[in-house]
Order: sequence, then C-alpha cells, then structure tokens
Amino acid sequence: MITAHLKKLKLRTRISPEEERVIRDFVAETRRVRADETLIHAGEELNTSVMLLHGWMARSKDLQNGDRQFTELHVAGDFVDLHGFTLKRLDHDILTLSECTIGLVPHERLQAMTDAYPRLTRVYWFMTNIDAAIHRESALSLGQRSAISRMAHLFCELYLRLEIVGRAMDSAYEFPLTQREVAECLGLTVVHANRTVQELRRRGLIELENRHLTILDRRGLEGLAEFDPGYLYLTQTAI
Amino acid sequence: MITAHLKKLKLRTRISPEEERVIRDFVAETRRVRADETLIHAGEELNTSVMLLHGWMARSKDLQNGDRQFTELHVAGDFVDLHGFTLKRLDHDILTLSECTIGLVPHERLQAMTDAYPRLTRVYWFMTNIDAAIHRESALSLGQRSAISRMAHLFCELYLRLEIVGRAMDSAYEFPLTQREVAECLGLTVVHANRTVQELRRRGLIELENRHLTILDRRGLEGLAEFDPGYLYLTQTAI
DNA sequence: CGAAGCATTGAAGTGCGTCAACAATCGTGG
DNA sequence: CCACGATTGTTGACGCACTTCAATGCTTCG
Repeated sequence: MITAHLKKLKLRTRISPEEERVIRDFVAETRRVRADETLIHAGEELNTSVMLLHGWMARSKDLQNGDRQFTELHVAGDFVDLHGFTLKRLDHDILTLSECTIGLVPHERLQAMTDAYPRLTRVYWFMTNIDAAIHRESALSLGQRSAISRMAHLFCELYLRLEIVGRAMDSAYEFPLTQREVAECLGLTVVHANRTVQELRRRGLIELENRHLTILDRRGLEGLAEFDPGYLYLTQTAI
Repeated sequence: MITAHLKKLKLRTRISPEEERVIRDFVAETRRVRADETLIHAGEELNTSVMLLHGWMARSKDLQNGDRQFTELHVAGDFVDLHGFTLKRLDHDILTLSECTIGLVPHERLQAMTDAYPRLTRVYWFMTNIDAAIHRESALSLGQRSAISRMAHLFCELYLRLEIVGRAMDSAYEFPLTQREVAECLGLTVVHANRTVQELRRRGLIELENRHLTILDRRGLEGLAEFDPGYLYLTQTAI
C-alpha cells in the first residue's frame, strides 16, 4: 500500500534499501475514512501525520461566510500533512473527497528519522518544498490565468501526479470531485465551473462523466493551460 | 546584519548558543544589489542560497504574455530561497524590489548543518513550511477575497512580518513597491490596484505616500481582511 | 420511492479589466 | 541646478468574465 509513496520518492531521488526500510516502518496504523470527513481541523495539536494510501483528500481554508478555497488536492502516495510534523498544528483543514485509506505516522518516528537519517530528512524536506511549488503554480493560476486555463492546468497537473503512482492510463483517470469541489480548487462559483467544464468538452479537450476524466487532446489542453511540469520536479535530483 | 534573521527564528523557537554559532557562520559573502534585478532565474542550477539582510525582494512566476504573479514578498531576515537547497533549481524567479543587501550561503554549509544538527535542520524545515503557509493564505486571498480585502490582508501580513524584525513601528513601515508591483502580488491590474489603494485611503484605513505606509485603523483593516495571524506561526514551538 | 445532492440552464448584475489620456514625480545628464 | 524623458500615479469611459439568483431535471442512495 505504501508502494505509491515510494514510487513518488524514487522518481525524484535514489532511496537506499536502508532508507526504504525506515520508510516502510513509518505507518503505525491503517485506517479507512468515509468521504466528506474533516480529518484534521485547523489549529488542533498534532502528534501524527497522515499518509494517503488510497482515495482523494484536500487541504481547505475558509472565510467567515463559508466560502472555501482548496489549497491543494492529494492523491494516493501523498504525505498529506508532513508539514504538520514541524508546524505541530495546521493553518488549514484536511478533508476527504472520497472514501480513503490512510496510514498514520507518529511524529516520534519522523523525529527519529531526522535524528538518524540526515539524507532522508533532506528528501522529505524536498517533498514538502514540492508542495510549496504546487502552491505557487496555483497562485499563478488564481492570479493570472482565466477560468478555462486554470481548469485545464489542474487537469494536466493531476494527470501527471496520478500517472507517477500508476493511477492514470490511456490519458484518463478516476476523478471523484463534484463540480462544487472543482470550483473550490479554482476560486470559481459552481455555476461558472460547470460552464467551464462544458467549454472544455465543447472544444474537444476532455471528457468528464461518471467521475471519470479523459483527456482527449493532451497537447491542446496543455497549450491552453500553458502547462510546464517543471514545478513538479519529476526528474532525478541528487539530494 | 544577520540579527533580523535570528529574531525571526527566535520568535518561533529556542536557538541554542551552538546553533546560533552555526547560523552566524552561514553567510560566506555579502553583496549589494540594485533594485529591479532578477537575481535568480527559474531553472538555473543553484549552489548557494540567498539571505536577505536589507531591502525587499519577490518571488515571481510569469505567463507567456508577460503577466506576472508574485508568489511571495521578502523582507530583511528572510531566507529567500532556502527551498533551493533541496530543490537545486527554482520554479520561479527571484528579484529585487529595492536596493538590497544579501548574504550568500553556500549549499555545502547547509549540507553540513543537516548532517550535524538535526534539530536545526527541523527548524529550517519549519521555516520553509511557514513560507508554504503564507502561500496558502495567499491562495485564499486570490481565490476568495475581493480586491480590497486582499490588499488589506497584504498590508496586515507585512506589518507583522516587519514588526518581528524591527522594521515597523507606530503602525507604519517603509513600503517601496510601486502600485504595479502591488498589483502583481494581488492578481490585479495596475488601474484597479490604484483604485483599491484609494478606496482604502477613503475609508480612513491607511495612508500611503512616498513609499511610506501607515495603518490608520488596524482593527478596521484586519476586519476588512479577515486577518488571522495564525498562519504566520508567531508563537514559540518546541521543534 | 422520496429526498437530497448534483449538473445544467437562463437572465441579469457587477467587480474588475481594458484602453486611453494626462498629471505628477523621479532620475539623469548637461 | 535645471531640462527632459521615463516611470509612476490617477482618472474616465466602456467592456467583459465571472457572479448571482432562480429554476429545472438528473442521479444517487437510503
């Protein structure tokens, strides 16, 4: 189950057998969680981090009137709140968008890793820095791209992130989000998110039905999004 | 000169004398840089990181048509591209917004720190995680807040960040950005940024002239912004 | 089978963008 | 120290991408 996570790591850097042993020993407990649960509330004290083994989750921040912004989506293999290890409490909620299987990683084990494995520490530091890079790309989207370009960009990013962990093939992947949730990723209203999906369909770029997304014209979609995967750091790095 | 940086750290966590010695030994070279220079270009290989000792810098991403989004502003004491230590190349540019004094920190010294000082490594990991939290708050702004609320939020955040390092007092601070640059932080056009500044003035919330910003009504500004400083992690944490 | 959530559509409104002009300020060289 | 071009701030008129409100059908699932 932790295979997806290891795939993610190994795409970016070499992991020694010993390091892999440490990683495989992270998860103290596996748990199943229903869709639409808020797993972690902003501000609450943490002593474990969550590794997502199966399903979709999101980080969410909200305003007083209830408007929400999803700051990142998470898929299988993601260490959803690794940053919580150093922060001790989060500035946002973490919630499930589908039924999920999660692994609970006690902070003591991460602490032990940082004490004994400097290189592995750098690797995980690197991984949280990739999350930050995803945030920045999303800021570029929210600040400068049009609604349709933003949505195209999201679909391109998710395709690559899912492909890494073996959950995308033939230019398609399972996509369990409602249009309301897509809207909350993109800073749009549901109505406009709907119209934007339709426009992507109309242009022959995607198919989306029954929670299944197919990219019909990858070039076209990436062009519309000005998608450049550099920010995902998908190549080997000597850390 | 590195005092500002130490202030930033010590506000968040205890720093031992030995750790402080390591930190004080980071900067190999100090340099002066003019305003409006792009210090680091996205993609270029890095072997040093930049500590900002004086002045203002920004991280910037752009689209093909030249539209830019600033993903974060930096002030004295900020380790501007500490994330570059693990990423090895950046996904964005780093540029000066004013004349700056910077300290160059060779990656070997950071590498040595991570090998020998696990706790200090966690502290700096923590600091890059705060940057990510700032990114998330900015995503909330860009996605959900109105132009005026967004701008109010930016001014509130900068006030706190500058106060920490002793560069804000009497509800005022030097603010060298042009309105164009403010617009690039907030995902607005210059014209609308201008109108938004004027509206903040009209409401008696701020004064802004000669690159000097005064907050006339802190409560009012924070209320308008729904500003909650939790995401800046300004309290002591046991790392 | 009924209720609740979700996708879709239409009509009307608005916050912000665009275009264009001009004023104020700044920096620089003569 | 002044002249002058360039940058920055400001204003007005107009347009549009996206929002708001409201209604309807479709799906899902207890």
